[in-house]
Amino acid sequence: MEITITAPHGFSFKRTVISHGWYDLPPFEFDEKNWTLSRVIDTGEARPVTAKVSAAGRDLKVSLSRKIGKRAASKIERHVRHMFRLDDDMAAFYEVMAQDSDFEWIAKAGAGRLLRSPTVFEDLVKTISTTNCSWALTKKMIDGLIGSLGRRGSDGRRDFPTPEAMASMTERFYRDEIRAGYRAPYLKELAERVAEGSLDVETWLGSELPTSELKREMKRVKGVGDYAAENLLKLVGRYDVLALDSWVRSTFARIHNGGRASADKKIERYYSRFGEWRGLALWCDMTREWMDRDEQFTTW
DNA sequence: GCGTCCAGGTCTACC
DNA sequence: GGTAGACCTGGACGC
Repeated sequence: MEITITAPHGFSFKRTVISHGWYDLPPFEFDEKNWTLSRVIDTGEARPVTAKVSAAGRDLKVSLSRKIGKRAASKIERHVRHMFRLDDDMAAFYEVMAQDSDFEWIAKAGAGRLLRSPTVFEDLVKTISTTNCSWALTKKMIDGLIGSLGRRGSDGRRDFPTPEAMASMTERFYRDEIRAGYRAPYLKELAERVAEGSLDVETWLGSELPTSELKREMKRVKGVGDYAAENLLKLVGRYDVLALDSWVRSTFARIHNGGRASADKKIERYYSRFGEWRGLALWCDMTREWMDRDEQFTTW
């Protein structure tokens, strides 16, 4: 079964897929050869379904692992639109970028849509799992969570675990099985708070709080510090934060400072001209070469 | 194979 | 508000 989803003008499937590391973390599965991104999606039915997303001209083609009903199909479309940020209005961002010769490539390339998970909860758990460790360890933790707790779909692949499933496990499980180390109590506590309803992280998506207050709220979650909160802010559509980590600092040093380490203040000054878009401008700047290496520097 | 060092953000205690 | 040290893992390195 297939669904076609209309993408906005200027949307780049490839740029969005590899906009950051999420495509490399399950339940996302990236097929580099055929340029497809698939993942298990919970439609609220007995079994989750696997959706394989690819570009079809300017639109998106979603191939499903089994036949589903109208309601489930509409849920899949909603999730795909959310993950690929198809409803984000990029016009204002592109207009600002077009004023600067070093950044005008962004609109032409259709960059700036950051891939995200179907839920803020999944993005939050993944973000905590990226902090203070190598990417290999992050993958190991997420692999472990999904392999142990993810609901199996019709084709045997697993979805990201629900807060309830994560809350039901012990701290020892996170420490010994997931290898989450000192993050173990944080993951357990987060899952419990979300499962019992005392913390609703999905509301961060439409929050009307100023960014600084929303960031403060995010940092009340154990394991979420400045970097994690700012990374998450970008995923919920706030770009007036930079989310500086070691990779961004070293990349900035290489690209803009002759290889010498830069003070955070200098990085902040460099992107301050982009105002509310500075975080997204920074990220596009840092990742520009991810696709320059290939031939795919066109919008489609 | 073993021990040591280091990188990677966040938390807590302290000033 | 700022800072130091602990937290924990895995990889790199030397022996």
